[in-house]
Amino acid sequence: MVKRTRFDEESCPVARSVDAVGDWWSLLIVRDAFDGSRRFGEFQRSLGIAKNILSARLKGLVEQGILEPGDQHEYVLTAKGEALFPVIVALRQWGEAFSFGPGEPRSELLDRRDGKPLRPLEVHAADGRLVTAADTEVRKP
Amino acid sequence: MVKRTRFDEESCPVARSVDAVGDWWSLLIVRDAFDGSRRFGEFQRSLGIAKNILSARLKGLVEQGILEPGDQHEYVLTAKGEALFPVIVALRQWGEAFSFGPGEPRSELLDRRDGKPLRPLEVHAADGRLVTAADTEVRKP
DNA sequence: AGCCTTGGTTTCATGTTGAAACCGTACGAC
DNA sequence: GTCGTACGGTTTCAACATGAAACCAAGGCT
Repeated sequence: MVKRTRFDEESCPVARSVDAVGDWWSLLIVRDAFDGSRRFGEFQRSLGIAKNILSARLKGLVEQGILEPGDQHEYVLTAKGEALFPVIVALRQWGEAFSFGPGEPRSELLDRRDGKPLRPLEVHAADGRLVTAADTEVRKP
Repeated sequence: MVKRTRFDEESCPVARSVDAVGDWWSLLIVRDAFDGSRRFGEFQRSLGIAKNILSARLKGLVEQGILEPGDQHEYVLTAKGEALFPVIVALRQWGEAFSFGPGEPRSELLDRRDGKPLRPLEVHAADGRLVTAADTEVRKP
């Protein structure tokens, strides 16, 4: 019996996250949820996703505690889901930087207060120093 | 003719990023690359991925300019690939926070300088204010 | 030459995806 | 009440992707 490889027993947190939201649709559903979508039909129209797939993904996201059923047929982000905000922002900024031609129209994530784009994410050490990948190492358990 | 839905024409940068690295394996390959893997066999042993799938994924990542061929049969991160660091960190921190039981062994990403974990990512507005998802809005083109 | 390792490609059974059809419930109009 | 209709799904089925294993080619060693 061949199944999709699962990463939910891996000791690497990145792998577990990928296992949770690492398919084509889940992160886009979460993005839409951040953007205000709550109903089945809203997600479906916004994403152009097949209904059976959307149904399965929503079920999965609810099972994982990323979305929870709301008032009537609604899907609302939980705290765990809200905590994906930096992931979405990181993907968005990377996409902006590398996947658009100059002047190509794109959607933007803006600060409500001043209408400006957000500051690019920075990775800092515990002491506040700015670090790059080369300044870090992974220690396996 | 049914094909996998593509997002590479979408106006949302998140969608384009998902199109580029949003499958089960690509981000884990990039994670391994950050962790020092460069050879086919290294990725394969580290990930437990089938060789044909790894081959296809590496080819795709090279085509997208995330990896580039190195000296002999090596795959090295490009600047575009290195720029995925915040994405990996965001996924890692989310996984750490929500996908491990207390005391469950996990790999850690540490600052080389002081051996401590990194500071949790923060999303800031242009003026430096800390913002949450609720403080932002998406403007479509 | 022969043997091993590395880096793949091919083959094929099985899983997953996507499009469309179908079903059940709630609502308003008639 | 019952007809139509919108919504929120589930079922069906063909096409595509994945995974395991077999196979192939190039280089290094003895």
